[in-house]
Amino acid sequence: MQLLEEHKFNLVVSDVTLGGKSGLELVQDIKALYPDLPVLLLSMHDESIYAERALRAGACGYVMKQAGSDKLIEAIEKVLEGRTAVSPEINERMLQAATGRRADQTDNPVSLLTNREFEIFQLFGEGLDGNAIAERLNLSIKTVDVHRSNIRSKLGLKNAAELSNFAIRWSVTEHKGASG
Amino acid sequence: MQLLEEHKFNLVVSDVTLGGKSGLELVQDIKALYPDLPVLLLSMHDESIYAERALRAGACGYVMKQAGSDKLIEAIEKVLEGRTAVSPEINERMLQAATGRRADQTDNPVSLLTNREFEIFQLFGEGLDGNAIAERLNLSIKTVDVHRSNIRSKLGLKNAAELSNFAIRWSVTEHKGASG
DNA sequence: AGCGATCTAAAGGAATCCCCTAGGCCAATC
DNA sequence: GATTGGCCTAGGGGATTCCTTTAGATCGCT
Repeated sequence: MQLLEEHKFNLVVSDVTLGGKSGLELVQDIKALYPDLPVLLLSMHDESIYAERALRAGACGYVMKQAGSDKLIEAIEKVLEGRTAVSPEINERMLQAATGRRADQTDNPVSLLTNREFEIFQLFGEGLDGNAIAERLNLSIKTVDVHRSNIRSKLGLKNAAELSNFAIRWSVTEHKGASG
Repeated sequence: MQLLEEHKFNLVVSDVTLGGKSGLELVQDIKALYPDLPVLLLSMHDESIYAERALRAGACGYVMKQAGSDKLIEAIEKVLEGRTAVSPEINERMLQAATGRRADQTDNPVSLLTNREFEIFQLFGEGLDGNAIAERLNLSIKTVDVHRSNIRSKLGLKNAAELSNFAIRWSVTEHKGASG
């Protein structure tokens, strides 16, 4: 955000998970100050949940890291033209959601989480406990308690250990490639 | 063990992680009653920690599941001849360990765990909490408390959340293949 | 017999979790 | 403009889990 103040950019390309900040927040912050600045997000994640959240938060595109540099360049060109750059799969999902068929609600309960809940869910996936999450987000432990409770409820998990387990596995299995 | 009482086998081929029992225990039990019966273990795990423990517990061989059926047959033949069937890598490690160069102690702190600790470590890797582990192993919660404390100490982890996190990631990343 | 390593378990205090309640904010609706 | 509903925030207090310390039992080794 500091760089954005000092310089004038045509485009922002950012990782969705750069230390601490959730990527979604970054998009929202940028959009609040620079509504016309296109933001393109990179991610390790194959799941469209990220993409959908990113687009709803105001991002103009979403590219998976293992997609290859030609795809990235293609996406940059698209975004600079004012278009939106997403994979055909995500495109289809967004269209279905927009036309009321809401394909996003049904197949993965994680998509039921609010943005804040999702953020906390991800931190559980990093192996943090309630206390550490509260510190990281500058929240009261009590607030994290409530979020955790709601997350558990939405995901049908019966205690914190199960939530932690699920979140870690989710974060691990959604990371694909990275070896080649 | 019941089948072993009723019949006379030339060879036992078993998965290392068949529900509940730790595989290592099975080997030890078999060896206690039938010292001459060869035991060959199958596993999803690529890590030699399993293999080393299995061999020290008395197994005659260790084959990874994704190795292919020809490898398995080869291993069975070897074991029936009274030889030991392991991959070249594991063979090398065992030799180094035997010659006092102890390659097993240095590169992975998990190998510092005792068998019981390792078993409990694995259950943490399944996402269970102390309570659930105590039930599963018919132990007092207090016993699991102590084991967990020792595991944490050996692995340099500062609380149960970190241990759980580490154990789950370990169990996930040591499972390779299984998708093709 | 003595020693060390391992497994078992209890006591008790510390930390965490969990459910209930509740106020503030914002957007949509009546 | 008042109301409803969703979301984020947080406190109280009981329930649960964790962690450290201490200690008895067993087994192998010298």
